[in-house]
Amino acid sequence: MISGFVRNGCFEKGVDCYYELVKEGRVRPDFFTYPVVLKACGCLSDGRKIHSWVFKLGYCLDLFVASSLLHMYSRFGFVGDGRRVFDEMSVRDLGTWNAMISGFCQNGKAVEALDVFREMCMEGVKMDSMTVSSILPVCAPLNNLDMGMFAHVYVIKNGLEFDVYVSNALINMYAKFGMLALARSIFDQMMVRDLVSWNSLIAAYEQNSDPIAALGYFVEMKRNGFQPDILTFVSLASIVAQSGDAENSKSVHCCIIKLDLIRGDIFIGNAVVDMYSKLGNIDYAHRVFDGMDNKDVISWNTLITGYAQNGLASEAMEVYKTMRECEMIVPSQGTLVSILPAYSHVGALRQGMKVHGHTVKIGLLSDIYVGTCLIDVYAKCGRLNDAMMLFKQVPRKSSVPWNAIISGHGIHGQGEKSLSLFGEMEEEGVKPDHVTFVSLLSACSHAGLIDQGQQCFKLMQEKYCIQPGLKHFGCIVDLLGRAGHLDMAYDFIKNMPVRPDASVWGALLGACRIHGNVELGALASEHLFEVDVENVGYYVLLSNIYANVGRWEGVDKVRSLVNNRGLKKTPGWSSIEVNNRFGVFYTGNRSHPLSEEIYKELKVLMAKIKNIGYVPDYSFVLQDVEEDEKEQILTSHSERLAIAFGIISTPPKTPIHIFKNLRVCGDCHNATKYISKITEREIVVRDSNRFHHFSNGDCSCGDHW
DNA sequence: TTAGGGTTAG
Repeated sequence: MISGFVRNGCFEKGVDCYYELVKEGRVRPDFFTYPVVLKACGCLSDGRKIHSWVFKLGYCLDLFVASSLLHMYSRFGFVGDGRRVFDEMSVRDLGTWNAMISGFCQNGKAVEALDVFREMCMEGVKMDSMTVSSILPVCAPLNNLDMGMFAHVYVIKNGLEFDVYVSNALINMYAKFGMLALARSIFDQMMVRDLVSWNSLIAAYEQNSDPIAALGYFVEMKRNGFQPDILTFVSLASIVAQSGDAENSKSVHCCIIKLDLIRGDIFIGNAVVDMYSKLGNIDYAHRVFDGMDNKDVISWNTLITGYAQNGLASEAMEVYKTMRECEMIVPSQGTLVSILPAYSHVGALRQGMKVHGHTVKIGLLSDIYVGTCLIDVYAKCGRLNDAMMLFKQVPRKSSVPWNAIISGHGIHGQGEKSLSLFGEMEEEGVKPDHVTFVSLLSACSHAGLIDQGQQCFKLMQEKYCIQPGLKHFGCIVDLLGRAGHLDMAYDFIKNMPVRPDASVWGALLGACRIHGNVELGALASEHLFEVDVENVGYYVLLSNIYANVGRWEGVDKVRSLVNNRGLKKTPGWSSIEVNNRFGVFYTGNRSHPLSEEIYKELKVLMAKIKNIGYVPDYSFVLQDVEEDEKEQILTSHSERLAIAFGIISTPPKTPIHIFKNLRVCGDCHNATKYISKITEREIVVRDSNRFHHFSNGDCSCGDHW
């Protein structure tokens, strides 16, 4: 009767029936009863109760009963208890071994799964197709390609390649090791393919950054009569995002909605949120997120990352705050990795330190990604010593934390230290990657280390066989340009093997601004506006170049270009942390509760610094307005609002740390020098380009506008 | 009369 219930899916009735049987004492359950009841029980405590009865009755030795117990424990995630049952068994068949292996695999215990597999081989038990398809998925997480290839050879020798599960598992395994040709050849040799085979092949190319090939296989799959399922769409969403194909993102989303896939499934919802945010359409991403019936921690992480990667750090922090208010959601490693870069971005040191404390508490400091994000927070918040201390604590066998600490010293102008860290990295046998060299080259250019920078560029190609990308080229242009070798920088661009992008021309334009080269600046901007017509920051740079040499007709020309092209300046904002609270100020904004006091303080400050020699430089105002209004505009630049707020909110002589999303304007740079003098405060401003340490009327960056 | 074991994801 019990098995009748279970066979018909009425598990609860099966268990009830069993309890009644025992209670009434009418029939004594035997070893035929227990496998069925164990299959039916819906919770761990029922399972444990049954285990103790079985134990008392001595049925644990029965192969069927013991296997069912083992399965029950794995099903509830208590695979360790399953292992204990397994160890006590006197007789095991192949199915028992397979159940133990897959029990560990499905509970994320790859090492234990492999241990059981090895024991099985030692005992001379021959594996079958089920063993192979269980063991293959753990090879990649364990980074054990040898094991995967051993299984593959076994498959060929024993004719198991005709099993569709085995071939699918092989495709997935090789794809995870980036061995696409092998994955593809296994797919090609399959006699019978199912939807999983197609999904696996598509995902293989998608995960190895070949969205075009992946899309081709999707089309072929449809041609072969297969209908896409949830997993196909998860890959498709990523394919569209990788190709930057905003048009098709909506079609993919529409299909998902039409097939009614999005409501019940968190996975596909998360994939769509990720797709829109990677395409820069964060509003859509948020809307999809809001419309999801169920959300898990990954849904939140995806949205936070989306905001952070689209440069909207404050919004990312807002989402994180809301997430922390949800009792159901426990932050994961991924949450920390998504929120910490937002803190780095705006210089939210206290918030970062809070997360640091939390990281120590939950034992995640040994995670290289979390550790590296924290190093980055400390470095970008001006705490290089703390960053260094942390660097010594995190595992550093991979290039990731090294890149962060090298770049950290670079943005503070400590290029020599970056170079010596790179030397240590080489000594410790850690292989640098392309990011290491971007960090190194930019460190060299900020510190004016021209020869060393050029040597690094050579080393990267000759010793490490890394082909330079646009970022590396941009660094070299910056390196040469900043040092005044403008013609060399221009020649370098002309000889580049790839088409220069905006960052390369932008580096040249920036160098022309520093060295006052109007002709080359105009030329660079012509190229620049061809590849990026919308970035107003570059127009401002060009205007500065003209203004500096008094070529007002040039300033007017740039101003009308901006107006004719209907360009709007990216709103400038600055942030500051005072008394553990984080404040953001937008240029010209008067909505802050202390706005009146801030503007009053600024008026006093401006008067004082004018007395000691400050003269406003209106060339930084692109708007076509009267002089007194220009002064008004300069005075309400976001960095000044933040500085004034810092001055009125902290005791005298307290250092002030500001973050600005754009470059600090030349007039603010000059004014801040004077402010640091009269207030006797150290003022640190990190802008989108570098750190500026102001103290006693001077700035460490040495730039002159 | 009883059971257990496999492949794809954000």
